Amino acid sequence: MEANEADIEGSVFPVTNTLGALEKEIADPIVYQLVRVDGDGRLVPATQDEIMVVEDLLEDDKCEPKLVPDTRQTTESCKTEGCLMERNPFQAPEGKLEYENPKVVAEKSNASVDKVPDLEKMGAPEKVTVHGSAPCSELSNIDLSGRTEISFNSEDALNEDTPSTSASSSWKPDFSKLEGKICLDNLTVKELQETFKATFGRETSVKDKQWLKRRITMGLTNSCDFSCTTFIIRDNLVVRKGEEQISHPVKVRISADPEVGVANSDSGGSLGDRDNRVNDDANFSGTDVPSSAFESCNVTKDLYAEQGTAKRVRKPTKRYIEELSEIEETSEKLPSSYKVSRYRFPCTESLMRPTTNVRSNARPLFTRQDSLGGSGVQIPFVSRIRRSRPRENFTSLLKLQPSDMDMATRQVRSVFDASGPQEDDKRNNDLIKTSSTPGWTKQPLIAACEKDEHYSGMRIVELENDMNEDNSDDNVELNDGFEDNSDDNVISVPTPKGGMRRKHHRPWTIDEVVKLVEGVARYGAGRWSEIKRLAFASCPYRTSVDLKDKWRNLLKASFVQLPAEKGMLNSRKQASVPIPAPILSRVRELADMQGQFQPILSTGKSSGHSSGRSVHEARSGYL
DNA sequence: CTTAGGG
DNA sequence: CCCTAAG
Repeated sequence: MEANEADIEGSVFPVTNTLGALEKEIADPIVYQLVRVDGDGRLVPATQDEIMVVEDLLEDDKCEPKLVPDTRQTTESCKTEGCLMERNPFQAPEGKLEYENPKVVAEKSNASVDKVPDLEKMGAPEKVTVHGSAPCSELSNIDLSGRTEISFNSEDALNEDTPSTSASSSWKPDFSKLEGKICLDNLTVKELQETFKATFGRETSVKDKQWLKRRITMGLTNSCDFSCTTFIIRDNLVVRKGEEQISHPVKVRISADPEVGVANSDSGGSLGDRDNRVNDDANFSGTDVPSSAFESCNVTKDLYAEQGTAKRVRKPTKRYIEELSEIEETSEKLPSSYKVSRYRFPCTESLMRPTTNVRSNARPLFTRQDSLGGSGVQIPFVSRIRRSRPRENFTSLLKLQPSDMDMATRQVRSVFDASGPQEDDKRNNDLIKTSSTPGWTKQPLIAACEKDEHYSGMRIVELENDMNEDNSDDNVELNDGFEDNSDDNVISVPTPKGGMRRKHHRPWTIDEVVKLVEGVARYGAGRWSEIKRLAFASCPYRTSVDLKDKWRNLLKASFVQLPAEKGMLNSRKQASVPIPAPILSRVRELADMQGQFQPILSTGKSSGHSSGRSVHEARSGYL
């Protein structure tokens, strides 16, 4: 391990003349210099050869390296792709050259070096050092070592570790200045507020220290940047993982203004502009500067381990996914949530899925990070569109019963208006196609309308039906045979999808029931499509499924009522029991025999002789 | 598409 | 009646 070629490790460290990177007014751009870290931690200017090597490597990584110093572009492109470059290319077998992402370094230097709270103001770092000194080096070191821990935990880990660690001690004079940790407890309210601002990118006027601390802590904990830097929060202290007690815990600051950072990352085109570049760097690091994909993975794991309370990662259910997506979908238009999603995305997402194109696409979110179980599970983004038939178009409902419908329409309408008058059309669509969040309110309404409708009108019919079972002639509605022919416009409605959709809950007339029973007796239960075709040819609105369902109900009813058939007869008028006893009896008989030998019946039914005697009896008795 | 079963 | 899963 120590024998290794670690001494050849090279790094490109950004050297900023000004720490004010955050304050965009930096006059001097960041300059990067390729250096080699000696085994003992000394920095040695890179040789021309090394530079070449690096360039090649960069080339390999699809990043245009240009001149060594101009690594910004490299960074840029990498960033946009959500992958940082440390990894393979720089882990050349011998003499690994590690390329330190300038952004990372820069950011951290800004963030951590200064006193946290005063960052904004005091941005002007006195520690303007040239080359490898103070601010930058500190951070870079830190970062380096931290990264080393994680990324190279394999065999290489130790190798890398040695140099970097030593390096930090040697050329980081300012390190001692670090307080070692951020102790939120010791900060004043104002400082906390500053920290809050720095952490969340917005001001807060909250004076409550506890609240502020909690918020900040949470913010830090949830920050991918944070996790990637291998720092953890322990008892309100920000400390480096694994060094909670020992070594120099580092003061960490999670940068600023995520939004800006994100925006910049999207506008990755402004490579030419230096100022932008600088800002970009700062911001970017702010939003997140995690290193490589695999690193963040490891970090995640580590965090779990650290937290102990790690909940098990649960795979979200389909339903869950759908609903979540749906919410995001609808809320995406809202600026705030929009920003939020975007904010999170570039952060972890881009790193987790380097392949995803995060550039300035209209909708870069294909997956989202979800804090499900606090684990940051990847949840695919799906559009929640009804997979099956769309719910009945409410315009169809309008056709149903003019009088009632007016009211219904108004109701529905009002809901729409309430939710937002702007996109009426769109909302209509939503209602039909998807159950969007706002739609939840609409759905019930419609249901109510429907119910109202048939309860007001049809219910009575059914009852009457019941009464007149035999002489249904006087009531047109009773005889569905011709009734529906005349009513078909009301009954079935065309759906956008193409099929004819029948109105909800068409009450079964006894006539239909009889036909059903007969059909079952003739063709056997289960052959619903047959029965439908033959016995219900005149009832287009009854589907085979309906028949089946109805049969099921009949069965249930028959078994319940048979024991007390007499009582049932009396209770015929009890609204809920429209089925005449005789029919139920027959149902039961059929069920009985079919339940017993349905298979036989189905085969022998056609010939009519193979069925059992009891079957024959039953049938003859009632038919 | 049809059937079967759960909701 | 609606929705889905199976065949």
